[in-house]
Amino acid sequence: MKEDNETETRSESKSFIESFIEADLKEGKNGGRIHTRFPPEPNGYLHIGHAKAICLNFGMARKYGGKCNLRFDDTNPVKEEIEYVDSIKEDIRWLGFDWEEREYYASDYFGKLFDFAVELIKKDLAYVDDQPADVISSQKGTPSQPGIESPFRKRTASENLNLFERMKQGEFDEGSRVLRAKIDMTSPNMHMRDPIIYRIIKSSHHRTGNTWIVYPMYDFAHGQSDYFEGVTHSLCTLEFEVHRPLYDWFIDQLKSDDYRPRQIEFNRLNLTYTMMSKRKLLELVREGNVSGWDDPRMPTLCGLRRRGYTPESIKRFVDLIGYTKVEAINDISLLEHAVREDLNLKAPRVLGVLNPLKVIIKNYPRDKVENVELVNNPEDESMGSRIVPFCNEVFIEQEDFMESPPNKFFRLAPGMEVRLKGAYIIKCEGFKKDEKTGNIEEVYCTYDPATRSGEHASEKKVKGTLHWVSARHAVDAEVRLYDRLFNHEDPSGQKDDDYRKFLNPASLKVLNGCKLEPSLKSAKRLEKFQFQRLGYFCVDYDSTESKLVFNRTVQLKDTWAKINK
RNA sequence: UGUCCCGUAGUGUAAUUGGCAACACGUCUGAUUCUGGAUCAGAAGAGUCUAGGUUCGAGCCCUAGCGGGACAACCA
Repeated sequence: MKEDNETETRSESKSFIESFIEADLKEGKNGGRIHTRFPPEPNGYLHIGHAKAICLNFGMARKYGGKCNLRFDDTNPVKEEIEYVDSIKEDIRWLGFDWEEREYYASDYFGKLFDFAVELIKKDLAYVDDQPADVISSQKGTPSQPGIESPFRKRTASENLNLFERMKQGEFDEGSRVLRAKIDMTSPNMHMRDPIIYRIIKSSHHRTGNTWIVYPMYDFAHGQSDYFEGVTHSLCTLEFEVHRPLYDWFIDQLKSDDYRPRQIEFNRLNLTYTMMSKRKLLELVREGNVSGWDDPRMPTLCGLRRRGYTPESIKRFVDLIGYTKVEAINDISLLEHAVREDLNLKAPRVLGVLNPLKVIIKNYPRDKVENVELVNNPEDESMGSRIVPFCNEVFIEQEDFMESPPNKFFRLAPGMEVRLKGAYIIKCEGFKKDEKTGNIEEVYCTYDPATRSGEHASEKKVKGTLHWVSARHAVDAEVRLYDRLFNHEDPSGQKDDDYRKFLNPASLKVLNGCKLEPSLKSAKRLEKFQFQRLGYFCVDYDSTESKLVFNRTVQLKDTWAKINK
């Protein structure tokens, strides 16, 4: 496999899944073959929960020298669209995984599955039921009460064969008949109570068009598809644990030798302050609570990408949380840690002021401009340096000046000195204040010419260093600040409250008139930077040459904010 | 009146598969720093849901409780 070749940081300890796989290998099962698959339904965009499954399936194949298929579980033409197929492929590739030529679809197996259903009928293990959905459902019983048998359960094989064939020919209406496996209506496992395996659907399928009138249910397609593909380890989430006996039952009827896929269930990914339900994410999009599937506040892979997350940071996060059988809820701060860790090494530093406050350096020549050199990334010398213009008027952050500062405020205040990053030490001599609003409008300073960065006399120490931008050279930008989409740790897990109630009204804050250093003018879409002292930012899709737009990926850690609380 | 799964610091995971619990995030110190970032050094924090049992010895095994979750779509 080629996939990606960056060195991946893997935790030393094995997950229970790896232990199972290694035990199977040791036993010599399947001739030492490892084959997994990632089986999404193309009915929505992938989210970070899917990333966990993708990393597992492709990761196990890579680790044990096996293969991983991409298979679309497209058994319900009503919900599935080609748009989703394309986005899913894009997202998997973005994460850095490659299914090579093994792009499969459950719909590839419709013929085989139909034949298998016919086999079951012939073995008297399936029958056509003429009852409507609500009746079938009521006969199913409840988890604590057994079901009762359908009056059509005793139909003869030839009658069933005839009926099923006519269902296929389109002779019957949607919902009028289904094919059911004949298993056990009294089973304590609901999935074994004569599950429906085929239904009539008369809409066009995104791949097979109008070829089929009857479609297999997921439960009838999934396990067999794994079997057809030679999958050795079917890794899926915990909720499919109760389906496993059913899948095994089907494979028992189907298999011709010792080979059978082994299903292993793991915990799904839950993140605090968001939710993973595709249905609810779709609602957020439809109801306009976000701008789309790729809104940077969404937990979707396209949303995270637009937000400025790197594939490496997502894979790292997935690696950190691990795979277990415990239903856990992971702290979003760990995800944020993972991006910071990655971007700290990769993102060039730049100067950008979000809420500008003008500083006038009175003793600096009005017509003078100096080029100061700034290191692009102190973590990586090979990233070089750049030139930034400096003059007598600069912008600093509003919150970096206080008229009467508290203790330990290492920034600018009357009489105090700070260094302007890469330039000079300045001292505050006065300021202009709007007496009505209390707003500080300008700050007046003097600079010490002997303190230019890099020169000998610059040994002078000051407590604080501020980021700044030359007022005469700055480029304007819009900056979008994001906060968590919900203000509840588990917005969709509240019995009595709809998740919409917990939408964070301040999850998006748009700042205009932000001042950035001129080098940013040529920044390209999705390019990532660290705005020094502020956080990591990337260029949004809406950015144009005439109007720069940045998204804040995540803030830098801010111990001052913590002290200040 | 069911079946299945799970229960280890605040959170997420470990524990050579029986030898007195480790790591990451977070938190708190201190050092360092031209980013209150990063880095470095250190600290606090669980005695492993409860009660029995087996054993020289149990987070790991057994039993019973308790707690949490999944399962009743012609969805996947």
